[in-house]
Amino acid sequence: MDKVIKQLNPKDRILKTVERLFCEQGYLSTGINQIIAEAQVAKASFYQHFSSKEALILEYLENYHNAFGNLLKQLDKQHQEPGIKIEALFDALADSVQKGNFKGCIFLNISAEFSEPESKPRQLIAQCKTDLKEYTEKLVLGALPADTKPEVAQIKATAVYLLIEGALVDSRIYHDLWPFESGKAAMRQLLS
Amino acid sequence: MDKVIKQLNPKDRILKTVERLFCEQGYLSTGINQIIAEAQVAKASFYQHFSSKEALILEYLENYHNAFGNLLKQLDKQHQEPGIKIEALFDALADSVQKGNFKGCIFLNISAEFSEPESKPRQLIAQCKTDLKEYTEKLVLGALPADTKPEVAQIKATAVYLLIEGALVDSRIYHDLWPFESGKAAMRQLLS
Amino acid sequence: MDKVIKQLNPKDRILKTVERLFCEQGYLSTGINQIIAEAQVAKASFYQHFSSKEALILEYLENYHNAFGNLLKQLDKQHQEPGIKIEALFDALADSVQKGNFKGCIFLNISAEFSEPESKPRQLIAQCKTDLKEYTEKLVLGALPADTKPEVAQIKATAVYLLIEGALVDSRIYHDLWPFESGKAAMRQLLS
Amino acid sequence: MDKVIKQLNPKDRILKTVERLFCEQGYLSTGINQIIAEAQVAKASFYQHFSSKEALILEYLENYHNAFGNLLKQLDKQHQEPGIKIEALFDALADSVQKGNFKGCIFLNISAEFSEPESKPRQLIAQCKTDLKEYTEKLVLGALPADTKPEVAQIKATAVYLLIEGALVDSRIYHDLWPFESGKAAMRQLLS
DNA sequence: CATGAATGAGGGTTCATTCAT
DNA sequence: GATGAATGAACCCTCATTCAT
Repeated sequence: MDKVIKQLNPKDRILKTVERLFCEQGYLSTGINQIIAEAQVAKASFYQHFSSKEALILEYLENYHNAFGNLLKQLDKQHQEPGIKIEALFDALADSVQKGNFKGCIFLNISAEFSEPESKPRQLIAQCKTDLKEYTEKLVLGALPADTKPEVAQIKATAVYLLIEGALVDSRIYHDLWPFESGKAAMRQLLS
Repeated sequence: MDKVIKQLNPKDRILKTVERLFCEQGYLSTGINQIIAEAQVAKASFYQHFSSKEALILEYLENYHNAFGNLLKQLDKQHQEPGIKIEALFDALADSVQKGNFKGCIFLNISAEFSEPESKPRQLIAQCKTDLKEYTEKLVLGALPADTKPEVAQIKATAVYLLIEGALVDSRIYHDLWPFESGKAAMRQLLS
Repeated sequence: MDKVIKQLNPKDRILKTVERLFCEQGYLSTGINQIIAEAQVAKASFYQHFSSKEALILEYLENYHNAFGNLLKQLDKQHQEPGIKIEALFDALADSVQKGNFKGCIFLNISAEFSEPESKPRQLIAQCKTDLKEYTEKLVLGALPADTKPEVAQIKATAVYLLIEGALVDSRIYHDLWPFESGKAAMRQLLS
Repeated sequence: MDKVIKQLNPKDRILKTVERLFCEQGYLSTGINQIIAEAQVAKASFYQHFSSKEALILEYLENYHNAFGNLLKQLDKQHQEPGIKIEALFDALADSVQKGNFKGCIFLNISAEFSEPESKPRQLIAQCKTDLKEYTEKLVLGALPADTKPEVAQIKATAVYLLIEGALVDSRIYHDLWPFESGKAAMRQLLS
């Protein structure tokens, strides 16, 4: 484990470490001291790479945002039918929540720790959510029967996105995957 | 303002103060020093009434839980038709989010600040959400056409709850009420 | 237990309680809150009977001083021969140390918690020790062979007192009675 | 004075300061705030070097233990005859007590402030005392006439140690050196 | 006489950050 | 580029004491 960490340069060691810590403990509960201790990096080295703790979470969120974008692209490539893609999206999110030990959605969690809506972390998180919303809506609009009325189609598209959001938070609340299963079932209802 | 606060006893002054601060800033970002300063209470007085900061948030959450239960009861009494009651539920939640300056759902926000799922605050929050879920599902089951298949009915009932949860978090993310409007429109689709 | 305490009046409940607590934990580590909680007395009642924490320990030390004086008188009455009385003194002190769970000498322990030599507690403690010293020396002078040179007799008398003091502190250090046994053996050597 | 302190690094400034404060006031009565104020060190600097207040007293006691061990070695080298070495031991201890303004024995004083016999400070103190006991007994056994019976020799050896312990505590009680003088006289009696 | 609420001062500890090397 | 020492501000909590009732 240590050796694995040591193969990376200090900056990546830090990012790799907070990937775990921010998920497990949140932003505020994770102190600089713990970060540098677990990343095996000197304190001053930390500040050489990140001007502040907030700069760190920004870079972390950007990386996470990119990774999430890539995940969506990958999911998009793996299947043809929009309906299947939506199923795959639910499955992928449920899977990541389960692997993350039911912490729910990192973006939503971190959003709760920043009270200023205009702060950069909050803006980044909003951007992320917008990406997910647009992707989800695009898929839903593609998956609906061709004769669906445009107003109804839009309602259903946004509904599926909200179901996903609800499933993400509630998987944390209930420490369970049922919100994803229920969300998926509801999504099928809306698409049928 | 100060005079208003001073009319209450110290314990209520504290509870009144954190009602605002926990909503605005969250739990971790709100220090004891700020609480006692704004409540105009001596530090030792704080600990006369609350054995710890966690004891405070527990009492705060319990109060909030009760108030929320009362809100649901009131909503239930004000209307007859289940369908109308659901509309009223969406409206009431949207209204409270707006009045709270788009902080979203206090329960969900505070849940994000406690990493231990077994911690008492998290358990209380889960109980609150269960209450909301059961009330919502009961209403939906009552509002659906009588000939709805039971499996479908249950899916739709849980779906409406998840839409509410999604609307609550996303009203914070987007600092807007559109998630409630979209959620409500989707709910109508499901009930029709 | 509680009923036993409740049979006493508040003031005696407090004194009875600190008799135990000051012995077990010392003076500084025993807070007013713990005292009133275990004595089942209201905080203001405490200050009705004792003007301060220091006033409490003074009264406690005075009581202890008296009790110790009575112990010496009782020992003195129980035997005839000075040599036997000295043996009984060692035995009684060893016994009380053992019963007190090897906390050593309360007087010496409390002395260590007051840095001002002129403070009242320290003066009271010194008085207590003087009483013990005088009693011990009187016994030794009475127990020595009649032809002992006065200078030597005085040396031996004080020596036995110092052996007792050493045994008292070291029974705490080593959590054992050997210092009393060794002290007693040495005393016999000096008296022979 | 300040300049003298400032020549040392923060850690040594702290140790130098508590050397004085723990002796003058004891452990419990000496707060971190006073320590850092007099050592002219930031509070966080304190915790960079000592993980807690107890860690500080442990390091302090270890240093003191070492210094005491060195004192014994030095005394041992300075003289040839065991009898003279014992006299020197009494003199050295009396001297240190006088220089410390009659606070008695730091080890014994601090022992009185820790109620748990198994606590690390108490264990360290017991080790110190064992060192003194063994050194003293070795000297006494060497100084006694060759024809002394082994049982008697051992009794006298331990007796001299107890006399020292008694002298140490009583020099604090009486704020005087007479316990050392009396102890020394008694020791001579036992050795003759 | 007895009480619980309220207090100011201080307890020990940790925070994110900067500095000299 | 990398380091560990040093920092001021803030953390949560407890102390012995006083007050109104």
